Amino acid sequence: MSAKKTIPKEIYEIHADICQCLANPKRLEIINTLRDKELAATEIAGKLGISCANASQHLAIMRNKGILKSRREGVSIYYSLANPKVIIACDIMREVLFEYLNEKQLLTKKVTA
Amino acid sequence: MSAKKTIPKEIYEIHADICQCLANPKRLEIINTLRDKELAATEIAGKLGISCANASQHLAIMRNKGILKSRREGVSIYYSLANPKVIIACDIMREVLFEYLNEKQLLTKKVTA
DNA sequence: ATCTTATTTAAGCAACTCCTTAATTAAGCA
DNA sequence: TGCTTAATTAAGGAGTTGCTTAAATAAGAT
Repeated sequence: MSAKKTIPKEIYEIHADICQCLANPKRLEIINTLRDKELAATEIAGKLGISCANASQHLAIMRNKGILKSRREGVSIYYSLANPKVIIACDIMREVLFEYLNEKQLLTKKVTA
Repeated sequence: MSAKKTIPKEIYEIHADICQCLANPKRLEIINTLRDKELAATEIAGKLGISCANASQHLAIMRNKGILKSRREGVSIYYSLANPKVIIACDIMREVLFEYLNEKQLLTKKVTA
C-alpha cells in the first residue's frame, strides 16, 4: 500500500512536528491513558503524578497539533484522542522498540555466555 | 490487540527517544529514501541536497538509536533500515497527518463558503 | 609514502524544549 | 458579589538540538 511517490518537503516538516509532539515520555503516557476514554485535565495530572500546570502545557501542545481534542463540561475540561490511529502508530513503534530491546538482550546473553 | 496493561515509565522514555529521533524532516526523508534499498552516506546527502557533514550527523543519530544499520564496503559506508516496521509506523503517521490536513481543509471550505 | 575521495568528529552559536513558580482566567455556587 | 475549584498562561532558566565551518580519520590507488 501507498509509498514510492515523491513526498514534498513540507509534508516531512509537518510529520516531524507530530513526531516532536510524541517525543516526550509524559505526552506518550497521556496518549496511552486516553486510549479508550476521556479524562479531565486534573485527572490526567493526578494519574501521571505531575502538576496541573505541567499537564496543561503538555495537553495544549497536543491539542494544538491536532492529536487531542477537548470539550468543556462545567468547570472541567475533558481531553480525548482526536484520531484513534495515533494509538496504532504508537503501538507499532512500541513493538519495534521491544524487538530492538530483545535483540540487544540476546546479544548481551551471547557475549556473557 | 495488545495494550491495557501498565507500561513502566522507562518504556515511555525509550519510546520518546525514538520519536525524538524521527522528529526531524531530514531524518524522515532519509528513512523514506532507505525504504527499499541501501545507500552510501554521500548518496544520501546528494538526494537530500545537504552537506555530507550534516547527513553524517543525522545518520549517526539514527544508527545509535537502532533505527539504521550500516556496513562498510571499500571506501563507502552503506546505510539501511534496521527494522522495516519503522516504515510502517511512519506511513501510518503520515496517514493520520493527511486525514488531519483534509479535515482542516474541509473546515476552511465551510467557513469561507 | 602521498594523494584522493568518503565519512566522521569537533567547536561554537542560535533556537527550542521542558520544568518550576506565580499570576490569571473561567465556571459554579453561597 | 465574593469564594472555590479547574485550568491556563507567563516568565525565567537549565539543558538540548541542529546547523555551519574546519579539522581529523579511513580506505584505496598511484
